[in-house]
Amino acid sequence: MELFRERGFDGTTVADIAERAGLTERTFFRYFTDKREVLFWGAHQLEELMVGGVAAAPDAAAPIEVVMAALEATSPMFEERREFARARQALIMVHPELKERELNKLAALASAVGEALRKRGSPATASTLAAEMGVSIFKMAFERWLEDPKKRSLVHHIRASRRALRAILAGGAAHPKRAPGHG
Amino acid sequence: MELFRERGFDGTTVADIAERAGLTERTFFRYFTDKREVLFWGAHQLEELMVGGVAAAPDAAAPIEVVMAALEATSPMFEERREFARARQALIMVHPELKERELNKLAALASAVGEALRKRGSPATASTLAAEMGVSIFKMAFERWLEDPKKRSLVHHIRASRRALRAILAGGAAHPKRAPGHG
DNA sequence: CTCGCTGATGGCAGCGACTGACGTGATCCG
DNA sequence: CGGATCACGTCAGTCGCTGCCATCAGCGAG
Repeated sequence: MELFRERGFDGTTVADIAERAGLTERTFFRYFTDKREVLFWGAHQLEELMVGGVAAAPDAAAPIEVVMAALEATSPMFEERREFARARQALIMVHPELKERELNKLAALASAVGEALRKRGSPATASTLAAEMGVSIFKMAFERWLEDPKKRSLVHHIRASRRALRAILAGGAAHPKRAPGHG
Repeated sequence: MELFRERGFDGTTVADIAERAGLTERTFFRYFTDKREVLFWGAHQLEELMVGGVAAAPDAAAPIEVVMAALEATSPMFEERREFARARQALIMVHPELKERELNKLAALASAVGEALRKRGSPATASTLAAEMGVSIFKMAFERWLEDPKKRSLVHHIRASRRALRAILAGGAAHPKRAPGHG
């Protein structure tokens, strides 16, 4: 992150990173498949957390509720690191190649969560959809959490996002003069 | 596509592609920013179609309905090319690098549609969400359309997908032994 | 202790994606 | 005809990334 801030992502060579970390370029590529991957070290942890959360949910719950609970359970992973997360996100959003990778990680997350739901016995279709909606909710909530001047919790934004999505998909409200929901 | 089928994506060099097309490698890179990009030539057209469809929608409609109409309007672009689309999709799904690019294109599409909705006067939040949900619906519908043994139309799958997403987000239905509503 | 195995690392050479600088021919236009 | 523009080719170079081999530390067996 230091190097990327100084020279930008493109301006930083893998040799630079390796040197700063006290490694060889060759060794760097043994740990990270990719130059970009170094920015997504935490993605694996997030996935494990979500999958674990899904597996631990009570039997009778509807898939979407299971996913929501798992989402909320990831909150501690971020809550203390808002500033770091903002810097990282800003970097990613500026570089299309990084944004691509980010999208890929989220897709992988959705896939893993879907699988976890299926393992609990939820029907295949509902699992996939609930997982995908969950990730959409997370993405949206995360963005808002990063930029919330009121610094409300990630959990707050997760719940609000779910309500917002539900309202949108229901349709009906054309041009809400008085915005329903978030205010 | 011929080359990719013969030698795989990784096994095909840009020089190969350029030669087959009667060009130089250098010239290839003037047309395509990327080796991958050559597979996403149509994405721009899809985006234009969607944005145009959104702009042309009646004033009073709710954002999600506008998006749905625009989605359905893209159907002719694909309906005749199912087999080609399948081959392309199969190629993409096998290569993570290509999947990444695909996700990126879809995200760009969502962003463009969101913008188009805002230009019509829909509130910012609702625009973004409706666009994102629209793309989710499209993704899902497209997959199912590709693999539908009954070969139902893309429009059919678009409508079905919207219903499915709405049902999921509404929650409640736990383990639907008897699927509620549509089957 | 020494042998041999393994696992982590460095060194090196090489491929292929991608870029910048420059030259050239065709086309258009006053 | 002269000059500008444009599309393309050529060349050289950087960098991401990989395969192959050498080195070295740890470690158990004898």
